[in-house]
Amino acid sequence: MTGVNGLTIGEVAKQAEVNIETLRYYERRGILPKPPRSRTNYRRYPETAIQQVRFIKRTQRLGFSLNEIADLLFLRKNPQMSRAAVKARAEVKLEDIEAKIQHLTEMRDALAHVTALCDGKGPIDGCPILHALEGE
Amino acid sequence: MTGVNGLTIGEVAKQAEVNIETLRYYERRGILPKPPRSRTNYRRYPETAIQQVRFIKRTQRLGFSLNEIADLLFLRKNPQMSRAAVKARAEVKLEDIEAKIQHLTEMRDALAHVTALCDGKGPIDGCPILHALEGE
DNA sequence: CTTGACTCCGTACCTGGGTCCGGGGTGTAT
DNA sequence: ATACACCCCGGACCCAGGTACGGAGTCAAG
Repeated sequence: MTGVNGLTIGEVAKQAEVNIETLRYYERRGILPKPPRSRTNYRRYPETAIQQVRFIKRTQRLGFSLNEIADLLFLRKNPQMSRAAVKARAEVKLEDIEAKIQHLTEMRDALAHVTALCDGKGPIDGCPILHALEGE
Repeated sequence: MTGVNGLTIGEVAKQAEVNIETLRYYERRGILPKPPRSRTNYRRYPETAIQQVRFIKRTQRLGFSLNEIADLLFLRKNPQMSRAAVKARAEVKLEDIEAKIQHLTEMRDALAHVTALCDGKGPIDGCPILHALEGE
């Protein structure tokens, strides 16, 4: 069964390092295409499904919600759109990403600043990190 | 009632710019100390509560979960813990954030590259953005 | 042809971080 | 003393993103 007929859900789950339930969940959410079914109604995934799931997971780790990912995938999925529409979507996402980088960079700078105050020695009393977080 | 007797939950909520429910929620979660109660069972917060709530919110904005914040607060409460422990947690978070920035930057560059391929004109057929996304 | 692993589906449940509801008691200004 | 804002509590609800459950069908090996 494994092989030319396609991958079972369990095989995809294993390869993509997610739960089987997660794959079904993604399918319900419409972010993973419904795969063809075997005569006995088993899902038969193409090899590319693994990459698709990994893409989702990676993108999620970057701070995109499943809705935003759906939106990204919409670019690929919707052939009625003109190139201009595709490009517009891509540009919006680009701005999203840049905003996220901006936000994370601010967080990083604030945290780095605070961390640098502390030499890691001494008792917690008067810890400059906690002190900084407590103050304004 | 306002004044020397302590702040009401509503006053704290307003000053700290959170919902009253959030304060009760934090109390349930054990990340905000239970304040003393008036004879009629109203919470009577010390002035410091406002700073404590702001601490939570600020730390949350730096990417810490409420559990992680509870953890930091626990350290502070236990003087046998060292500054090193606090610093270690801050550094782990810092690395998390830096990794995210790194990945987002890669994604931004990839997406910028792909969007630059497209002049936004013409039919969907052969749209260079879609083409690039399909190749993963 | 039985056994054990795998799959199906629908529904229920979980964590995180809140937010709202409703039926009560309280505080105070008029 | 009455109106109105404020507070109490428990529990329900929300969204996101899954995870688990359980009864039934299927597959591959021995």
